Amino acid sequence: MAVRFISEVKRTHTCGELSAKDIGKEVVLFGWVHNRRDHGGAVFIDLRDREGLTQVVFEPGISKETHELAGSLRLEYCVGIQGKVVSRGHQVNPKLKTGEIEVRATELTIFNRSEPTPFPIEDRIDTSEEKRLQYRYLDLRRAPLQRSIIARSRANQITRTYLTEHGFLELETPFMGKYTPGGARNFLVPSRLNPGKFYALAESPQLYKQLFMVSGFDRYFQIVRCFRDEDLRLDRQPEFTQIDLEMSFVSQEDVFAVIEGLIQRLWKELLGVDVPIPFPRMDYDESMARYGNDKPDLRFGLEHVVLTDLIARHGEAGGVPLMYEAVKNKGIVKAMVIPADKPLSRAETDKLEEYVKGMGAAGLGRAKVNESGEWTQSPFSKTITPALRTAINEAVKAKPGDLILFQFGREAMVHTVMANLRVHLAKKLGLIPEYGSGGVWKFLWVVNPPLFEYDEDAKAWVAAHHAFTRPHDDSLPYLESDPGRVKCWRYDVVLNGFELGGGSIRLHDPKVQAQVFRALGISDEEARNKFGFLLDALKYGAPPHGGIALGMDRLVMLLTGAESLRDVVAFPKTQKGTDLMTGAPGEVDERQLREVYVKSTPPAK
RNA sequence: GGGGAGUUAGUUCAGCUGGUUAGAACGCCGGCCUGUCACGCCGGAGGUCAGGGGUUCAAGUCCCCUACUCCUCGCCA
Repeated sequence: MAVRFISEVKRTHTCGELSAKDIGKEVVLFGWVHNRRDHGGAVFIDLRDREGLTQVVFEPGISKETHELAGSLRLEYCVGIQGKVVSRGHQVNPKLKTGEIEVRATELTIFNRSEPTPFPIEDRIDTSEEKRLQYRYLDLRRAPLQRSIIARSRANQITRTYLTEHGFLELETPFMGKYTPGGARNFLVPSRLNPGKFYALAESPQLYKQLFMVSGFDRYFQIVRCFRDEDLRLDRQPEFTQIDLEMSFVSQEDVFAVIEGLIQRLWKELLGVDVPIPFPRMDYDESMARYGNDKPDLRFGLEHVVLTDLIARHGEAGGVPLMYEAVKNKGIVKAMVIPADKPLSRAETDKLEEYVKGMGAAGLGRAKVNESGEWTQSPFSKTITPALRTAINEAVKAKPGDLILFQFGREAMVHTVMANLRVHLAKKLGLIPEYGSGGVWKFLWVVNPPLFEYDEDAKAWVAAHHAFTRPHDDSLPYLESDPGRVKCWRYDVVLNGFELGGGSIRLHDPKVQAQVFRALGISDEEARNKFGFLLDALKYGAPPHGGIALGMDRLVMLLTGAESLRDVVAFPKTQKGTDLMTGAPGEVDERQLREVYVKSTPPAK
């Protein structure tokens, strides 16, 4: 007379909660067979659910029938058991939370058998990502992924609670909107009802949330999916989630305070870590100079030193023609010091050179500093003047035994190469772990960036963020005369070298807006065409407003120490944007295409 | 679009300067086992060496192309 699990006998506990104080209780557990140890006589299984593991023992003396059935159990069978919690006596398993007890089973039912899984369901990942993504539902059974996904759920919960407490309304915006130029490439959705026309999937709710401010909702937030058809990276997915918010009647500092409070709460509740606030602030220009990008990892030094002016001052006479040439061509020169106590072998430096060449560098200049400050192992040592050498040594604060690395040429290239080199070296030298925080959380606001960037290809100024960012008042005179000098109320929040989020105070003055468009070379007509509805909206008493969006996926990735963004997304895409489990994107038949008035012309092989 | 790494049993890997029948561990199947917790012992099955082409007396190994996965520059907040 087997018990009827589920319909009559309900689960009493999870596999992670039984302990010595439950000894003697009659319990029912449901879960998966995580491991089995069959001694012929006694059969042990570790039963797993999302909360943990509990050892279950089947003995012929307790129930011959149940024990026999237990002998047929295999890994990942889904089962229910009933039995009594007993002490393990002195045979405690200290590795398990439930290791003081075990359940002596009287009843067992096999809900479903399992074929041998294509890879083992265990904590350690040593299966190719390809296999893991193909059988994502099995990969998600693994404890580290379960922890990430559960942490993500809690982060969502905490965010909603916090923002609601702070007067924010959770409002929804359309995914399918009108294509607007600029920014990321959009995914397009053909319209069956409007032949030849397309929706664009929202790359962010940017414009809608500003319209909410115009409507007077005052404080908006949304945990929202965004879509961008760009190349992927370790920390980028084509669809990703943002904690998006917008506030009326605020300064930059007001936005910072809300975000700092949210992050503080998330870190406290999820990790028990006290994050000090306010976060430090750093000027964009300073970040570029010292770290080569606008998302510096402040957990370690290896800062850059800009030598451009120094090289220019010494000119041709300095004896380093390559560097001088770079400066003459409007390039820059940067250096970085590898301290003497972290020596690199010749082979290792050669490898670094290969590494930087992969990013577009022509090479990697180096100089080893000896006791008297002279340079060895350096292509510059023969020709450089002692004066310039001394000046550089001083500028980079080089000590005997240090290795100076140089990079010079086009500004963007030098920054990129040096920024990546800095992080690469930090990992190599053991200053930071390969991934994860190492328990160190360095938050930072990067502020006061330029409003415009010069697009070399288009030979024109383009908006660095978007065209609705408010310039600093004292920059207004340069809007037309010297656009590169215009700073703006834009900000990024950075954690350990990752951009967690960014936003801006928006432009709500139509006059200044018109000036910005002019600087961008956008005609009134063009502006009207592209952003007409927003420009119109700003005419009807739009409040001053600003906002920010945090990358939820990245936030959880950093919070949980995950190696990749893919580990905190339940069903992620590969680097080519495919889903190895479902096979998306897939082909559709001719009839479906005709229905939406689309003709497909893939490139010939 | 560019650069780099990789692809060998179900899984993780080994396979040297090209040379007989491609190995190991785990998993799987069969048998034994009442205190294991990486259980143990005995036996067994399991391979399109990613795909295609080439060089060679002979290719997992050398060359070329393609596909896929990952990292990265460009791109993208």
